[in-house]
Amino acid sequence: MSSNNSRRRDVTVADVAKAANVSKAQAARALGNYGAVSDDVRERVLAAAEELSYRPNELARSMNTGKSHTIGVVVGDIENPHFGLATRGITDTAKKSGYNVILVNTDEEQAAEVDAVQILLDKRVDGLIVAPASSTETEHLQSVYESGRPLVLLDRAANGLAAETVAVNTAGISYESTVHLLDSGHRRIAFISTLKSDSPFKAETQVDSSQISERLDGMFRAFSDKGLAFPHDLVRLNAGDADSIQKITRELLRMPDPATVVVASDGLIALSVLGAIQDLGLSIPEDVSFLMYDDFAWTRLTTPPLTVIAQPVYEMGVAAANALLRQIQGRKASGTAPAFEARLIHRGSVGPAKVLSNS
Amino acid sequence: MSSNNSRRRDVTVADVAKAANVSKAQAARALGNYGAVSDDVRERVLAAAEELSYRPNELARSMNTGKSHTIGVVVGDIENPHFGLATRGITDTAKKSGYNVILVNTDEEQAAEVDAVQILLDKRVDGLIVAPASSTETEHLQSVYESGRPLVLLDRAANGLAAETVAVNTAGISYESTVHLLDSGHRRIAFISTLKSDSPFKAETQVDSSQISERLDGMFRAFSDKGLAFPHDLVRLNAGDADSIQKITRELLRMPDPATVVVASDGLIALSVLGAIQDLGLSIPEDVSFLMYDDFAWTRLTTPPLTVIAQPVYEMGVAAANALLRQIQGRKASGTAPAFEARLIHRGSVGPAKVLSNS
DNA sequence: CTGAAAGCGCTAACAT
DNA sequence: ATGTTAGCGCTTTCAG
Repeated sequence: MSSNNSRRRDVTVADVAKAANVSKAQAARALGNYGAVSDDVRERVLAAAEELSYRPNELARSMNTGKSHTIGVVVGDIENPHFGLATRGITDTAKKSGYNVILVNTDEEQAAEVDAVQILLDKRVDGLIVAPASSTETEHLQSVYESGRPLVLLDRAANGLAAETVAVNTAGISYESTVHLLDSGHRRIAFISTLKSDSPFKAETQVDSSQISERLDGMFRAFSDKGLAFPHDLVRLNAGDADSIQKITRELLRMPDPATVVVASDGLIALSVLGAIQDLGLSIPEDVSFLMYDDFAWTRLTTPPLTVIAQPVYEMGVAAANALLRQIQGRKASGTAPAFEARLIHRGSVGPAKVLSNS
Repeated sequence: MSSNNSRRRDVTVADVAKAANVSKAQAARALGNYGAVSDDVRERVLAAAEELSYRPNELARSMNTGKSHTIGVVVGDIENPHFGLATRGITDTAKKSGYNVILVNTDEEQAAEVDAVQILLDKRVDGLIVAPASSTETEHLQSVYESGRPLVLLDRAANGLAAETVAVNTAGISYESTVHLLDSGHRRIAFISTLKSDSPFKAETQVDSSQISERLDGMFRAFSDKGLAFPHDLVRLNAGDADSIQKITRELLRMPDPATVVVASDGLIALSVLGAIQDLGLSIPEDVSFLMYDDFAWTRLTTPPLTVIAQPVYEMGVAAANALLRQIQGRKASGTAPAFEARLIHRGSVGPAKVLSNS
């Protein structure tokens, strides 16, 4: 039906201007909706544009204005429902203000993140939302921040970086939930995280993620408040793919003095841990208790339903996007961002410890 | 530490050229890695670029080359793990070839989709992957296709659109699984889908989604092959949010001649249906059987584990991206795309029908 | 191999 | 209100 199926050059403002018998500048003003244009001219231009099915070249537009109306989002893994939800919050919010989102996955690789940030900057995104893979190697973020380009950190903070950060008060909820586990008689509390680390976790290990280190701090504090020793041997990092998680879980549950409860750092890990527990023929919470970060619909469908630490993930995505948009639009930060609170939701997966350990 | 923390203009090829004492053209060639450049010049330019920490402006580059190295992906809902996984397949594949992805959510709204496509085109993406909300209202896609811009359809076909389509052979698996249900004695088979529709489903209803209509066709065929009448009253569309799905589920299970099995169209719906069944105090498969499309890790953790129709979602994302990249690079389609096959995985959620209906 | 100059499609002064 | 003239930062002729 359309008249121009041949591979012709795109129609430009110049074409429209000619068709409408006005100068290029006037056509551009009418089309771009800026400057002063008489009704007469506007009508003719718009009609001509319609007729020629003119479409603006946003790239050209961006080059002049310096605004791309695009934001970059860099996360570890979109497949992880945690990020899926957060991303939804971001895109929903961005769209409302007319912004698009370029999404980049890093697989939690530091190098990939550095690359991603660079590329997005080269593409002249108006701002960046990053869930940093590392809280220590942050020069790339530091330089973004210093360059003045809008930047919001999601989920985890970066050491010494003053960039606006949207995250939950992790240390608090971690403390609270650990106390709950201790009160239930658990002493052998295992914690499994995807966080990459060169060596096995030890007492002195400095963890390279604000999120994880806060969680561990919360646990330390809970133990020490009760005068108990923290079981460093039960903290397991590098829980990458499903296989490694299952292997870790088996180790934890079969060691001489096994874990009586395992805490999964996110939904993806939880799934593998639960699979492993199932394969081992153990039942929850009789044989082993279970606690996980994030609350997804499926956690209510298992038998028993799972006790979880719910985080306002979608809302955090929304907040991150709003913060970024605010920065982009040059409005100042509204004081300190309200910290988001996580909630411990008691369902059935945490029971009394099977055998009470010492003290 | 960095020397230029003041908000200065970006450094351009011109700056680098000056610093390296060569023409702008030569600097550009060295930087852009094209044309002929002597080793000497290249070195000087690269050194100068490094020194000034020059970064190319990809927008400017795109304007000249007509290539943005960005593809647009338009889906109904990223939060839906089905699309989350597919998106992962797409981004992984795109990244390998140096392409970025702009992701747009449509909430399955036709209008939002039309908009999204337009905007992505305006941003001069090199190609588009779309999971069309409707298989009938497809002018916007038709015109993309006719304009010659690379386009790949994901998951669902669009009527009369010759664009390359990556989808599973749905009619086949639907037939197969319906036969299985019928063989288990079920006659009252309910099917719940998010698909938007103006009126309740009836025998004559023309469904506006290739994916869903194929599923229904498969079911029709299975029933008619056995000489049985298809229960049109058990097909429920417009299953939007969790609440409406739960309401629908309750209706289906409490009607005079209730459904003995419910088939959920995707993982998000499944979650709500299962929640409703749980709330009703019914057990699977004794009181009601259950079958769902897509296989996620959590489907193995329920009691009983769920019988599912597994689809190679990630692989389809990969295939869609590859097909698009091929088109972008001007290579011809490699004949007809191999149809992806779904598999019925028997686990515990489909049992014999509680009460055998007529015939 | 190198450089000067002409665009890409648009917006932004600057006149009128 | 309208038109003219410059650019934005890069690639691409086209001559040397």
